[in-house]
Amino acid sequence: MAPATPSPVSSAPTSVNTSPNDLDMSIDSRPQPSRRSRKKSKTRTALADAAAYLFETQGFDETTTVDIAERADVSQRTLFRHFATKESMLYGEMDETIDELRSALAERPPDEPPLAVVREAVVSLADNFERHRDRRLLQARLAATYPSVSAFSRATVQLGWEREIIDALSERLGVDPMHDPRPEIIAGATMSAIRVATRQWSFNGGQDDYITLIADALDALPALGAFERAS
Amino acid sequence: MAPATPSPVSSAPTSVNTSPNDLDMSIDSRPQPSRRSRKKSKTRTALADAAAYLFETQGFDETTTVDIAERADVSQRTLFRHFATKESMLYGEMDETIDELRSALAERPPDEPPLAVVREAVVSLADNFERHRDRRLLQARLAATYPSVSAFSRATVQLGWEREIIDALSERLGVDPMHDPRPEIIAGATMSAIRVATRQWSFNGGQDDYITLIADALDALPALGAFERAS
DNA sequence: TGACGAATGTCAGCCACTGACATATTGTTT
DNA sequence: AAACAATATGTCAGTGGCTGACATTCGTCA
Repeated sequence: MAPATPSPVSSAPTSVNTSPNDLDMSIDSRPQPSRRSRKKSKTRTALADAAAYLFETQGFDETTTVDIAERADVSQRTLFRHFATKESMLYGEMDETIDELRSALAERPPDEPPLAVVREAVVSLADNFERHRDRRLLQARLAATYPSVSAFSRATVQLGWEREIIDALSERLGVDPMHDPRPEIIAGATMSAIRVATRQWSFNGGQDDYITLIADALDALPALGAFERAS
Repeated sequence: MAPATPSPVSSAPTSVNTSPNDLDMSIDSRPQPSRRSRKKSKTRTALADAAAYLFETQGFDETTTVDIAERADVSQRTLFRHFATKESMLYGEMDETIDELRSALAERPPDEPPLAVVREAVVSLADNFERHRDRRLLQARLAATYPSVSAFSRATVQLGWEREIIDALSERLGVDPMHDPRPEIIAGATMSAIRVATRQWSFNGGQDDYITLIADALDALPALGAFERAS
């Protein structure tokens, strides 16, 4: 029952989202985020890696949280101190990605039209997607197989993305998203486009260029009104 | 512990989705769907009513499935023979509604443009919404409060609607929804519009005209490309 | 009426997830 | 360095949604 085969425990200090006063806290020049923080990230990474490996090899439903905890050599209780749900172990990069999405949206020129803002911001996440390529492929594969994973993706991940898009667009355009449906419609349409692109990409084993697929799907947005039957 | 206060067990023979050869099976003129089927629907209705009452009065998370079963005077095991999940008890009309959506989509003229097809089909569900008005208000209220309800709505109910829209549009337009993202984008945008409208409606206690809110939100779809900052 | 099948009850159990408390490890202060 | 505070982890017992297996009751139909 020891961590054996893959899972090199690469220990890239992934963001830890639990207690507030973590990480650096010193100023400038690689602040070396305290031994405690490093250990914590290490545990978190070990858990996420163990989960990914077991999901990959056994399937999602077939893997219990006790399995994962044992493979990461921690207690089940500790697992649930790092991850709120079993599903969230598969989406450990979500917070980081959403932060990047928020920044990307904020950096767009103030007069850019909404659809372009979203398109360019999403496309600018290319290196994020590249960084988490394997994880994203696994997520897509599992979401296609396990309803609980698909549900989590829709109800948590995609909801998170939508919130950022709605916030950015409604502020940028000075409208109240409670009464003007357009920001949320654009957000929903965007997530649909990304979903289709991701499905295609995953279905082809990740061979196509992911960002191109996404960009092409997003380019369908402005012309929806002209979508007609091919006569 | 007895079913006392409201819950009139109205026994409208709601569709029962379990075994195939149920309901009428005779032909024409009020076929009186067999005592067994009637009892089954009655149990199902009693369960849904008990659930709605308890969700309403105590909250969703605060109600256990044992509570619901006791109030409907059946065993917990029987509850789970009628409803796959606790959440689905709140959305008992879903299958019926999706059937109506499918019909409404199919009845649209073949040359109507996609956005109009969806808009008119959804608007034609007005009487369905009216029929299930109270339930819909409860759903909206609970979805705003309980993440598990919101998650179910997004991951199951809205997914079901989207599937119908995607199927209808892709067939109607002769495109492959795996490669042409437009049907899914329209479906996603549509569900976003309905979500916003429902939120507004629920927020105002159901005073506004629900269908008008939905129609207005859907009317924003064709002009998304022209959505600009008000200068 | 008797036989068959469907709906229900009972019971035991799995598993995701949580609260409470004890312990250990790390960071900080004097 | 010793004492203290903070925090990460372990242990344990429990809740609650949900399921399989088996027995029993009830409706249907010949």
